[in-house]
Formats: sequence, C-alpha cells, structure tokens
Amino acid sequence: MERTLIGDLGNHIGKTVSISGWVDVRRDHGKLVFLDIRDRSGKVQSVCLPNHAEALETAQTLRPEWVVSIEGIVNERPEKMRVEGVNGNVELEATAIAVLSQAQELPFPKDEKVNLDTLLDNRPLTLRSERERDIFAVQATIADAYRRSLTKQGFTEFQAPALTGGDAEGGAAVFKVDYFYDKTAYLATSPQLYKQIMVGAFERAFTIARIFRAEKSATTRHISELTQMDFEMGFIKDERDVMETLEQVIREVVAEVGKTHAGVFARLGTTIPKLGKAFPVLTLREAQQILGVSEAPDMEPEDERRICEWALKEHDSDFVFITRFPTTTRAFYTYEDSSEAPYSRGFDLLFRGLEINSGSQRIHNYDEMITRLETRGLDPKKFSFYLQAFKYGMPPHGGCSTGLERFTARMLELANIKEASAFPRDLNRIDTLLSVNTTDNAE
RNA sequence: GCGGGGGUAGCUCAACUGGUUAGAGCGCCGCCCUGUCACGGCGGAGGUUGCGGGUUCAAGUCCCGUCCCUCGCGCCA
Repeated sequence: MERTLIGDLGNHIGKTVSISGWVDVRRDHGKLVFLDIRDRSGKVQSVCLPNHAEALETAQTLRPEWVVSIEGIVNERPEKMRVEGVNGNVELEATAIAVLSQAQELPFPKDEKVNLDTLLDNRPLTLRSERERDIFAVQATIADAYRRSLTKQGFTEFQAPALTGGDAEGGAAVFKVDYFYDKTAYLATSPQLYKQIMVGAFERAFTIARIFRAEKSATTRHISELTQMDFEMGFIKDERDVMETLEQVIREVVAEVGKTHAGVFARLGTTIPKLGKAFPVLTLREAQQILGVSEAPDMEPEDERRICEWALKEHDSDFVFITRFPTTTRAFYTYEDSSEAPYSRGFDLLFRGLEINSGSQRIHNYDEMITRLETRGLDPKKFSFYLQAFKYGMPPHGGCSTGLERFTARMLELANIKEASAFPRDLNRIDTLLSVNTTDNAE
C-alpha cells in the first residue's frame, strides 16, 4: 500500500492507510498498546488492540526509534480522548506492523534535556529531538530567506573556494593543509576577496560559504568551522547603502522564520525578534557615551550586551548598528574618507547582545589599495590575484558578512553557538576523534 | 593563553566540617495492567566516584600532577 504522510492523516478519516516512521514512545497496557509514530510531517498515536493479535504482538516488542510501517484504519478519537495539536483528534488503529529497522537501547530518552557535551557527543540521536529539529529547520529557513531576498534584489549567488593559497592577510589564525607538490594551502577564513572580485563580474554578488578559524577560542560565540552569508554590491554612495540592504534582508528573514515556524519560539521559550521602525544606528562614540564607558577603539562583549538592551528599550529593536570604528581596527580594504579620518566606513550589526554581522564600504581605487596594503605591512605582490579586480576597474562598493550560526543562536536565544551548529568543530570536538573513545573501535 | 565552576550509575543530579554496605529521579530488566498520551503498579539489576600519585587509622570529600567539560575574559578579515 502506498505511504500516507502522518501530517496528512486528518484527510483520511475512516480509510485504511499505511504510514512509515519512527517509534517515539510505546505505552504498553498489556492487551492494549499505544505507539506514538513520527515521520517528517508530524506525529500520530497508533492503537494496537487484541482484535489484530499479530499487530499487538509486534507492538509489544517495539522500542523507541525502531523504524516501522503500520497499516491501519484512521479513526476519529473518542470525544474525551482528544488532545491538542496536529492529529489530536485522530488515531491509527493498527492492523499490521512491519519492522523496517530495530534500534539499540537509547543512552537517554530522545527529548530529555541533557548537558551540551552529551548533546553534541550523541548528535545522530539528539538531532532527532523536537528541539534540535526546530533549531535546524529554522536555520534552513534563515539561509533560504537570505538567499531569496538577495536574489530578488538583483544579486547573483556564487561559490567561494574553501582552499586558498596563502594567509598573507594576517590577522585570523588559519588551518594549514598539505597541497600538491609540497605546497601549503590554507582553509579560507572568509570569502571576502573572492566576493569583491565578483563585484567586477556581477556588480551584486553573494555567497553562503563554509569558513574556518583556527583561533583557540573557548567561548559561547566561537566555533572553528562556520557558515558565513556574505554579499557585496557595487555603485554605492557609502556604507549606508549596504546597511539598508542588510536591514531589508534581515527583515525578510525574520518575517519568513516567523511565518514558517510560528510554534518554535514558544517551544524554545523565546519570542520572535523585535524589528522596531528602523534599526537604530549609533557611532562607536555615541554608543560609548550612552553606556558611559571610555573611548576604546572597539566594544567589549559586555558593552555589546548593554547597548542592545538600550536599543530594545529605546527603539523596540533587537538589532542595532554601530558605525565609525577607527580605521586601524578594521580590515585593510576598509574605505576611509579623508574628511572622516581616523574613522572609516565600517559597521557592525548587533543582535540580542552579539555581533552577528560586520561590513563596510571598501577601497575601490587600485593605487589607494596598494598604499593601504603597504601601510599595513602587507606585501601587494602576495595579493596580485585579488588586485587584478582593482587594476581593471572597480566601482565604489561595499558589503557585509553575517554569521549563520550566531544569527540562529540569537534568533532562538540559544545559550551557546554550538547548539546552532549540527556538527560543531571546536578545540577538541571533531567526530573522528570522538569515535576513538567509543567501544566500537576498541579492538 | 588567563580566571571561576565542574567531572559520582546509561542520562540528570545528591552525599554536612574526611567516618558503616555511595543515594534519588528517569532509563534498563522481570511480572501485572483495555484508553494512555512523560501511562500506571509491584519487584530487580546496575558504580574501580575522569586518570595517576600523595597525606591519613580512614579519601567521592584534603594535597600535587594530568586529561576533559563548562562559563567569563583574551584571541578573533
């Protein structure tokens, strides 16, 4: 019999159908067994009664996470036994049960709240919980909505390389890899330079790229492999054009997540982000004055948290832009107008206490770029590939980069960014290393 | 890298100032149960207290070393 999706059972009342999925839980009353079965579309209770003895007998052997196909009749639940939610008014009276796959004993119930360490070391199991599926369904929507918003605004998506030829830029710690002919390659720490090159081709370009950071950071906001959503646009008048485009994208992303995953915020104990009328924009100096802190060249984590509280209170916005950082604290390609020195046209976007995006207007003049590289003690020869883009004519342009995991984590108010990565890599956690500790490899 | 907290049953935790056979809930095993939905009832198994060393009549508890987890800071195109 053809498979019916569980979420669709309400349309089949009185009919005989076949469903397939995982056993969520078995409630065994002896001569009466209840099964909660889930598939990608939802959950349903299946009832196994003595009138279908073989199905009942099989039901008594089932355990959580066994994979089954169940044939049965879709019944409306008796009045007093209806519950809230999808399929709360129906149940499947099992007439035949086929076991497609058995599961070993679970180390803990699938939906039990466990410590972060346990959660991550048991990912193949914990990803099946409602909470984890909620998180990564939201993350998929964020990436999808980001992509669709930019595409609609005339941007072309491209694929950035993850292998790069040098770490000449300095700054971030990089992972080295052996390359052909005794050369050393590096895992990309950003698609930045490629994204700018693409402006020469498409004027507006974006990429959703995997990037790698080798810093030995142990915080709730750093992981070693992450997803960066980057766009870059030509013919801007200043960084405000980039900020406006970003704000538009963020608004569409939040709206789409709210529409597609209405129940998730309640289940995770949070609320949909507040967008205000417009994201407030503060210069670094203004932010520091509001907070009453000294004029440091950058904001400390504590400052970022406090200025976000301010933005929520004063502007009903969970987002706030900070602009006009000293040029020396920003990346080498950041544009500085001589009338604005020593500040440059860069910005950060803070969201619920954390920087989730960083961007700027870029230098577009070839000679200026060479000068800037030299000022920073970088060798223009090492950037010759990238510099071709400027040599052959670049418009005034700018762009920015959003960390997908950070965005997801703040969207759902997850305590640690690792919860927003299905397979996070950190100082010690990488699955092939983990497997060494399991008994499976003990021989 | 620095600082705080932590590592006890499969999971989440308890065990006062060192002191009998290290406990609980959930899970697991057995029996019972026809309306549960975290089903319930009765019974049971399960621990080299991260690892190594030390102090002591006695160490889960104190000391040293080491590994790991976690939080804050630093680092962070």
